[in-house]
Amino acid sequence: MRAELTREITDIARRQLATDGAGGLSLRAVAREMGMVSSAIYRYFPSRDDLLTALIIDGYNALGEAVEQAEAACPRTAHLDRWLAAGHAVRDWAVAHPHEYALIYGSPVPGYQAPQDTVVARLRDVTVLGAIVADAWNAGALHPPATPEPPAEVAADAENIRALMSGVPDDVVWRAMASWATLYGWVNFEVFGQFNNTIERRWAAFDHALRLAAGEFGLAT
Amino acid sequence: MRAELTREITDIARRQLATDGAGGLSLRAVAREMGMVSSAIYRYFPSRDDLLTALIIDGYNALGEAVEQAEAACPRTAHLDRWLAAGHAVRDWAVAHPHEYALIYGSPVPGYQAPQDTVVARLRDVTVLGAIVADAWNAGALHPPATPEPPAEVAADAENIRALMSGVPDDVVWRAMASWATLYGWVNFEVFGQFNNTIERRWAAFDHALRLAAGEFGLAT
DNA sequence: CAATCGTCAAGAGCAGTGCTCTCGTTTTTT
DNA sequence: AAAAAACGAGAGCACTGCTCTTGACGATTG
Repeated sequence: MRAELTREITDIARRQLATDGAGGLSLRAVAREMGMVSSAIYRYFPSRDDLLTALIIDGYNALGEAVEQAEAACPRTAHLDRWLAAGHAVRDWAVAHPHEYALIYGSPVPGYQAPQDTVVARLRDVTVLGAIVADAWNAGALHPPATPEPPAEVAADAENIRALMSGVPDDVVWRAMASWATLYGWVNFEVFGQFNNTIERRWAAFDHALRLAAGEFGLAT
Repeated sequence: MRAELTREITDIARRQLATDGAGGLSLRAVAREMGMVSSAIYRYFPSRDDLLTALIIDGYNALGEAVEQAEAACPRTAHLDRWLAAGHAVRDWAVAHPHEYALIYGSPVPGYQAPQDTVVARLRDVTVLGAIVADAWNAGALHPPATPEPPAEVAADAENIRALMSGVPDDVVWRAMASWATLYGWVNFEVFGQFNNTIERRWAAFDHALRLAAGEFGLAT
């Protein structure tokens, strides 16, 4: 009964998020729509930020699941297809849920601190991307340029990232990071309106950018 | 006298922006700090959104000016140096003014529509980047890979972008766009907290990513 | 069976917000 | 000098997140 109500609250909140954005999320409006009084919401979510946290975690999981499913539909050895499928899944989800995407990959909500619970859900999408890079590397399918070499001082940081793509050498790790930035940078541009009046064939342009990004970490197109 | 007061309002607002973020921008708080009554602010800015617009335009100009100055200090033929200087200028400014950066390159403020006045200021930074690519290409300094070729249907969009880098062929235009996405995607990750507990040597990692991005559009490192 | 305890919704209330309107005063323009 | 425009102050409206108290219901325990 309680679980049912909390789910209903998040559903309504998500709908408000889609129409009014993160700033327009109002506990009183949610309560109004549920026929409850505003203070009753606080029985389920101690504060507005806690409701936001729930929405953010849901967002991470929804995006991660979309990416996982799209990538899982590809043959394991078709590395480029897997990369394209995962990338397009990110973009498709972001375009379909721009406000939720803004919540998790846009500017941080002021005064809001993400609790530790979010950390596992947050990595689902990038875990998929890392696995593709690792599989491709271990299959001998990556042939990145040899230069430039990463500077020595970032070796420790590469070690952290390698958790997502075991067995991949440092230079490829950094190239994969750059491709990751290309992917999400492009999606940010599109979702946040930077392409308005400039790029109209959004899908084709993104697809080409994805292929360029694949080539950047050595995945032949 | 009027210009003086409007400048004071934007200054105080910018300071509040730096501490509380865009959502915490309060007209009443600005008025309080100026010793005025809240309604008096409306003599200078008809609404909160108009104040936001002024801050956004200021942000575009501040970022654009920082990039222009950093790039102008490099010899015209040192294309890689110009690229690195401009890229680091973007990152330095973004790290120094995270909330202002979020205002112009982060999630759009809900319900806020950027008026046409912003369009010239908005392009100052990317104009610099485009000029570097164009200069390098016209000097014969770019040697990008031939594949993959951009699909035919995005040719019209490339035409729009070529306004920023005249004389550059389509495939290089799209490679420059991808590098642009890499640059700003990386800065977004860093400023918006995606690198927390992962990448600590921020400057060195970004510098390497910048060099990878330069190589992506054919600028040898 | 009855008393108690914990959970819940309701309502009032506080401090804050953006914004509007009116009312005198001041400054500028005609 | 007279008319007009600009200005600051104040009150007020509808809204927000959040807290506190009150009363009702239902399950658990004596």
